[in-house]
Amino acid sequence: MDAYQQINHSISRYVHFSEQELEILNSLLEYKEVPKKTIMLHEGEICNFEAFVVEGCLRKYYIDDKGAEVILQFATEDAWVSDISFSIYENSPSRIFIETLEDCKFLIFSPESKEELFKRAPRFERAFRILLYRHLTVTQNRLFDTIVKSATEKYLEFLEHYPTLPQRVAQHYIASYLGISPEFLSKVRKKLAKKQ
Amino acid sequence: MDAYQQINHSISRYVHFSEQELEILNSLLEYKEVPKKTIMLHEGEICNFEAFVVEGCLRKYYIDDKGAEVILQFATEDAWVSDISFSIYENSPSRIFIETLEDCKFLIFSPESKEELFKRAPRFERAFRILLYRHLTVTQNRLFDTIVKSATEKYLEFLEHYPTLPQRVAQHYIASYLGISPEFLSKVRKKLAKKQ
DNA sequence: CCTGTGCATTGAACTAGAACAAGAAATAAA
DNA sequence: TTTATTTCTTGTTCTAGTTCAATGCACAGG
Repeated sequence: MDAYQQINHSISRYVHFSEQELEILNSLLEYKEVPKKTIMLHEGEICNFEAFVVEGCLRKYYIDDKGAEVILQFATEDAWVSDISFSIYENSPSRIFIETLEDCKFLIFSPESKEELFKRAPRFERAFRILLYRHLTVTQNRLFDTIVKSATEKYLEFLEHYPTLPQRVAQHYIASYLGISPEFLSKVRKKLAKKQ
Repeated sequence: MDAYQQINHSISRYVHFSEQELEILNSLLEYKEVPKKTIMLHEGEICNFEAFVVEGCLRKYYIDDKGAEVILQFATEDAWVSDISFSIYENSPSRIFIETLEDCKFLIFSPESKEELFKRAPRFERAFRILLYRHLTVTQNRLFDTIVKSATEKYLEFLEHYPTLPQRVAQHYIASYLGISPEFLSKVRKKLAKKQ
């Protein structure tokens, strides 16, 4: 399956589109490969892309005033990455970083090509609105989990959600995502392994 | 200022609308008053409204398997409340509760009237998309704060963001929002008061 | 006016997780 | 293959925050 087939399949999960509509979509996307460990968006920059992940893995993270780094999101195959804050509309600089963790293949929107898509095939508005709602739901659930769950529970939840990630990314990134120290994650994993 | 003037003013902060457009908006909204301590949405129900808060205060919360209650959001004047999860599109039951904490006045959309609005005045799509991005940004920042900040820092941050809420809602609700125990919030406040 | 019921405060004992330090593995580089 | 760099593990000490229990406080209902 090539990249364009993949995005067509992915987007059709929420709304059904005609051949013509999908062709418009595909004509407006730019294919791009990015090597691992590339920072695609630095804090302070304005994010001018919205990328569909064809292959690879990325992390999106903040750095706070004390230098603490916190991973907000991992993105893998079939996910979208961007600074989804409203910075795109306000044109305000981003507070986040986006970095590839593996060699990546993308299909990319510029803000203009996305507007163009909505103009030429307005039914995509709906699909992207649904994606946005989904993203919000996921973030909200994660907020909830972060507040109420213990480190062990959060890790188990993470494994259910992203079963392959522990094999793909360094463990201290997962710790950062879960909001616990890498040392403590190691201890949690040891305790879980013993129980099995 | 009456309720309709208020919503017109509020929505015009992001996109400018003509008189005609605002009239269409107003004609599709239903005015409603709800007494305090009313649960407007129970877990398991399908949320069939999107409410603009003209006056009053509400909380939106989850209950987890152990019975722990966590407040995800306070909504006051000029905010929108709904189950913003994609349940509206999926028609899946909600996991959250929405409850008034004071007597409230609303302007309310049903899913149909909102669709109707977009049909008759499509430029509102943009305004609501911006609102959604804003909401996502706020949730994401809150997630970040929850992970990296201490209880004291989170409370100070809360005060900056919602300076009037401590006078309006019970303190244990604020504790629940911050993800700390009510006893500990009391101690945090005491320590802060001493410093002044 | 009393009285119950829920809320805030305070203190004491306890615990999940952090911070620090030092070694062991693993990966990359040379 | 050896060396260097990064990541993971393990133990120890320390702290922010929880849990439990008791007391005081406020205001709603009779």
